[in-house]
Amino acid sequence: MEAVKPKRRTRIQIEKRELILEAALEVFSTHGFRGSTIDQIAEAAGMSKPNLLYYFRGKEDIHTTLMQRLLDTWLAPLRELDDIGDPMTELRSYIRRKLEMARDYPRESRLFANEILQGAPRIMPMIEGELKTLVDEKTQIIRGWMRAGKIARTDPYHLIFSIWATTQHYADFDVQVRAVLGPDRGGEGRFEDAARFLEQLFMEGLKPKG
Amino acid sequence: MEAVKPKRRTRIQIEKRELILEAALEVFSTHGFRGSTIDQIAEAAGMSKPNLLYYFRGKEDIHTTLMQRLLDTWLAPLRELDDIGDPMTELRSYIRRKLEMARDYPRESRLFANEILQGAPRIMPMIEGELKTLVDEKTQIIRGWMRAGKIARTDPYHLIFSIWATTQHYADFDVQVRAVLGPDRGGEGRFEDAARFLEQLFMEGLKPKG
DNA sequence: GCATTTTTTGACCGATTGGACAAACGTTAG
DNA sequence: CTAACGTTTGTCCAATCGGTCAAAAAATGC
Repeated sequence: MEAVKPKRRTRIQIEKRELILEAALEVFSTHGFRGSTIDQIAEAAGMSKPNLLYYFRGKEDIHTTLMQRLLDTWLAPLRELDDIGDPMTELRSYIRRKLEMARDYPRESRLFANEILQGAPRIMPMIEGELKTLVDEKTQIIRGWMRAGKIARTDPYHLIFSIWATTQHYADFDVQVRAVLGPDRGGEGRFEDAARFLEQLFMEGLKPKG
Repeated sequence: MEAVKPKRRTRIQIEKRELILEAALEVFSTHGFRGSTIDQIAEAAGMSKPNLLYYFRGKEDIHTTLMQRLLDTWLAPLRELDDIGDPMTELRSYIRRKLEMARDYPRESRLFANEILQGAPRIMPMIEGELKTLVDEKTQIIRGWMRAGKIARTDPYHLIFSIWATTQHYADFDVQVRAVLGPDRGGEGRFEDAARFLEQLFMEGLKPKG
C-alpha cells in the first residue's frame, strides 16, 4: 500500500477548491449527479468551466471528494452515541441531533439520498466499509442496553434505520412535507413539531417492559 | 373546462404504450428523470427510439403519464384507512400494507422519491392537490381516534410522515439496508424483521395513556 | 386482392454535454 | 526587472442528447 501523495496546495487552490465544493453541493443536491452540469457548478462558484477543471480532474472527481467529506459529518451523530450515558437519554439525543442535521444540512442529506437511491454507484465501498462497521459497533451497544433491561427488546438495526428514515425524511421530502402541512403549519415550526412527535414515538415505543 | 379527448387507441397502441411505461419505470426509477435517456427506455422496451416517440410525444410525456398512474396505486393503502375498524388494527394494517408496497413495488417508490427529492418539479400540483386533500382527510379520522382515547394523543400529520418514511426507506435506501445488514441478515427476511420492528415501535408508541 | 391506415425504421439535426489545450494573464521569488 | 510558476480564459472537439422526417413495411378494412 502506497501512502496518498502529499499534494502541495497553494492558498488559492485551497480556497478555490472549497468554493467549488460548496457550489457543487448546492447543484448536485438539487439535480442529482447526472442532472448537474459542470457549467452549472462553475457558474455557481463564479468561475469558468475550464478554470474549474483546473482544480478538479472532472465531474466525478468533484462528486467523490464531496461524498468522502460528507460521510464523516453525516455519521458524526451516530459516533457520539455511547455507552456511558443513560440509554433513553442517549437515544433521545441521537434523534434530536439527527433531526437538527436534517434541518441545518438538508443539501447534504439530499446529496446522500440521491446517491443511495441510484444504487450508490460511486460510494458503495464507503457504505460497506466505514458505515457498516460503525453501525455494527453501535448495534452492539444498543443490544447491551436491551440485555440490561434499559430499553425494550427489539431489532437494533431496524431501530437505527427507522431513526435515519424519520429524521432524514424532513430534509429529503421537504417539499412534500411543506406542501402537505400547508402554509400555516409548514413554516419553521415544523421541525419542533417533528421533534416532539418523534421523541414521543421512540420514547414510548422503546420503554422497557416492566 | 374541456373534457379530455377520447383518443381512440388501437390494440397495438395500448400494448406498446404499456410496454414503454413498464420500461420507463425501470429506467426512470434507477437513474432519475435527467439521468435517463429515451434510448435507454426504448432499448429496455425492445424498440427503436423513433418508434417509441410514435407512441409518446416525448420524454416528459412518458414521465407524467407514469407519475399520474403511480400516485393512485401509491395512495391506495392510505385510502383504505377508515373509521369503521379498530384504530390500532387499522394503523397496523396501514403500516403492513405500506411495507408490502415497498417490498413489491420498490421501483415505484424510488421513482416517487426521485421526483420529490428534486423539488417535485413535475408533480407539484398532484402533491398540493390530491395528496394533500387525502392526508387532510385522514388526519381528521386519526384525530377522532385520539379524542376518543383510542390511541395516544400526538400529531397526526407527523404520524403519517413517519409511517411513510420508515416503510419507504426499505425501498428507497434498499442498497444501504442490504449492505448494512450484511449477506446473512440482508436476505428476503429483512422485510419480516422490519415489519416486526415497526409494528412494535408504532403499537407501543401509540398505545393510549391510561 | 387492393387501397388505406397504422407502425417501424434509418438517416439526420441542432443543442448540450464533459473535457482538452494552448495561449494569455498574474504572481512571486531572486 | 525578470524568469519561473500558478492561474484564467477562449476556442475547440467528439460524444450524446431529445427530437424530426420521409420513406419503407406491416396491418387492417373492404
